[in-house]
Amino acid sequence: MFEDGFPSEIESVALATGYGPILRTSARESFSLRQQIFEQVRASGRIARATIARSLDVSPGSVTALTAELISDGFLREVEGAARETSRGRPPVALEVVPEALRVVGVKLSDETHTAILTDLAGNLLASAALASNTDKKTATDLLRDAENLITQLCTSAEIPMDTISAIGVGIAGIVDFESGMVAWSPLLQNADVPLGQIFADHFETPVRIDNDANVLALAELWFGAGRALSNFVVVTVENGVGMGFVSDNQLFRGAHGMGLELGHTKVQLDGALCRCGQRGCLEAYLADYALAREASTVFGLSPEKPHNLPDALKSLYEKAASSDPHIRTIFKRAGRYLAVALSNIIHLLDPELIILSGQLMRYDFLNAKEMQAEMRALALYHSRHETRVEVQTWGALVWA
Amino acid sequence: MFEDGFPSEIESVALATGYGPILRTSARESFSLRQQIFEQVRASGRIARATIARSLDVSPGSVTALTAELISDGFLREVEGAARETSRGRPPVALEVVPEALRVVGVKLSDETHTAILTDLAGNLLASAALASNTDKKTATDLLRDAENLITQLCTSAEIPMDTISAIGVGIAGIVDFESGMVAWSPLLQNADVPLGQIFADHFETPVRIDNDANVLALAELWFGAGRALSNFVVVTVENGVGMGFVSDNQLFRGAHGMGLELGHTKVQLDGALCRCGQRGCLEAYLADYALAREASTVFGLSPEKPHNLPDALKSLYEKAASSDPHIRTIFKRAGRYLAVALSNIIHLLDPELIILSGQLMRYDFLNAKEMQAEMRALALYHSRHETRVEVQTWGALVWA
DNA sequence: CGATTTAATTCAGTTGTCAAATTAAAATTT
DNA sequence: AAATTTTAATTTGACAACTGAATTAAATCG
Repeated sequence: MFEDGFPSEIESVALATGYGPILRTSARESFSLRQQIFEQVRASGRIARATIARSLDVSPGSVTALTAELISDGFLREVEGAARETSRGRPPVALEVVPEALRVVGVKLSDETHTAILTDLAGNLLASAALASNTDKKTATDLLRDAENLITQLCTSAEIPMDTISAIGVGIAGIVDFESGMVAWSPLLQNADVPLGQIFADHFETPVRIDNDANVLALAELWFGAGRALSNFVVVTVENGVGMGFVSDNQLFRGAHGMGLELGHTKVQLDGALCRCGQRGCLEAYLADYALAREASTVFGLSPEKPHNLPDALKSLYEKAASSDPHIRTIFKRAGRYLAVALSNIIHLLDPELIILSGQLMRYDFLNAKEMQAEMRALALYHSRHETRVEVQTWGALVWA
Repeated sequence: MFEDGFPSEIESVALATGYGPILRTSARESFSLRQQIFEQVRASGRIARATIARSLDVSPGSVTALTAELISDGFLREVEGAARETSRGRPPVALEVVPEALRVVGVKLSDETHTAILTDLAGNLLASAALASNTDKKTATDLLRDAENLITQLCTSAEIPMDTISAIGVGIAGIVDFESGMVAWSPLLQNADVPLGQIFADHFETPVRIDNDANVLALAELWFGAGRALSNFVVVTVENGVGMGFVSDNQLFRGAHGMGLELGHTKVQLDGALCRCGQRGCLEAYLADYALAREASTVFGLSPEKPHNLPDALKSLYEKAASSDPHIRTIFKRAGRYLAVALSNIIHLLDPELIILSGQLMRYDFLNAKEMQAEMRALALYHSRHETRVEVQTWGALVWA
């Protein structure tokens, strides 16, 4: 590999020489001013050239030159009827991104329904589609077929040709290696280690990104939701499993191994309840759908041998809880307490500005969000003034980009 | 503030406009090529100009020009007797940093002894000093006086004038806001919210950085220790308290609020043992010196009213454990199990490449590192091939830079 | 010995950005 | 109504950083 006299010490693992961190990847790419300007406009919606120059601390001349390029390339445009308050001097001309320049499809593959949306750069929903799914385990080709159905549906309803789509994002439950597009494990798939990203990329002509569903949700929050103004927050989802996404410094945190973070399998109780992963005391074993249903079956005296009507079991569970059944209440109460422990651990280990609890409204109603939050606060060590906020976000299944 | 027609949407909180993350700080600074080259040499120890050019993907001309600058400024130098293997062509001339160009002092303020070291850029230890301390709470001026004593001691023993020191780093137990230099709380200080960084900076002429001791340890690992080849690892210290530092992407992770991460107060047991922070179930309440001593006093039948000879109590505790006292063994066994829980939670929430357990050898002996690690592994969900390694680092109190 | 190979330097040319001057468009003053 | 002031946007020459090709340097190989 290295015939030269000085074998590059960066690649070699000989650590005898040098001092300080060894830079393996030249990670920090300096963004070109052109890109910075575009990002500024995108973030602000409408912004004048002079304001861009001030906030990026560059000369107005550069801004003029580069915005001219961006405009002629079709990424930006001037806003015509820009109302402005009384002020002297030449009125600024606001710039905005051309939303039609890029169209993106988001697909969420879930165990009950697959959903897909088509948006432009502004996050305007151009079309949406859903497809019923069954709880059976599927093959990669099944999922590919479903995704293609959804996408053609989107294109016909938005009346655009399929080749104007510039990117496809896929969210799937399970353990996904974002970089390679490998799905190490998913509740939807029959097999482990499916190169779903590769399979999708081979089939569609546009670039495909595949990611854990909680990560996708976190990115959605960063781009369109509560996380926009924050550079540092956590999204927690409780559904069939417990997932989380963590955005730090405006970027999704992926850890060293590129897989998602596993809040669901953090331990909240030594030698605790049995989790489907085989270990004991996982948060998921107290909080996920199957865990609640398991508890419920004990109270109802049902045989736990019928997991195939899990949605029904949950439904009746919620109904009983609503009618203040004391036995059922204790199930939710315990689940809420353990959630509080897990959230306080997130606060201590990740120190986010905000924790977003996302999922179906009902669940958080019964987890008694206020009580749970009070408990979490009691469990978190607060450093003087800084406090981590917690918000509950509830929305339909359609908000995935 | 903004009299112009377009109030800068970046500062305002009006989120009605724009899409995507709002860039508050123009965080990513592009490093100058000059700095990148210096970093490359520093990381590699010895490296030829041509190799730098290839690995940074710049033209050799630029490297020549910039290294010439760096050499004339005294930061780099050519290596003379560079042995090289048989190979054709003009032999490369290796470059290395001039270690004497920068001298740095590291001070660790602890409750038993204050220690300080003087190193050059290569991490060579030029001098070290220690100063006995007592467990009484101190004032900021006490600490300043101690630090100054240590530093003058260093300078006289290394025979250098004090003004050739280019930076001072201070590590202190407690909750420290790195940016402002504010010590929100520390076991060493009488008062809360002491602007220790400011006090030190006002007194010394060189820039002073003050940080949590676990963070300092993590940085030391990044610069001189096992973390050099890694960009992503966690350092855990167990001493009088439980601390941690997390390096992600070659940078110390500080969370949203700039304070350190609080592993010691992550909850490992709902309604568990009482911690000195007033809450229950904190890891610290099972693992820290005072917690072990508390348990020991129960077994020994001592009154827990004598916390002033804590080191003695611990010493006898270790002795008993060494003689296989079954009662004492259970104390350590339980502590080890909870440590395993906490470490598995770190793995699930931070996903580091490596966890470094740092502290006194004795403690980990008794925590039975192997058993504990096996338990941690059993508690962690491993994604196929990727596994988080754990190393035990033990060294004296002097390894703080 | 010349041919070849690799490292390091030189230097003209390109690129990206800035600072100042200039033009433009409005409000305010005279 | 004209002149002045104020702010925005553009133009322009200058400059610094970096590149790429050519050149020089120092070694080995046949």
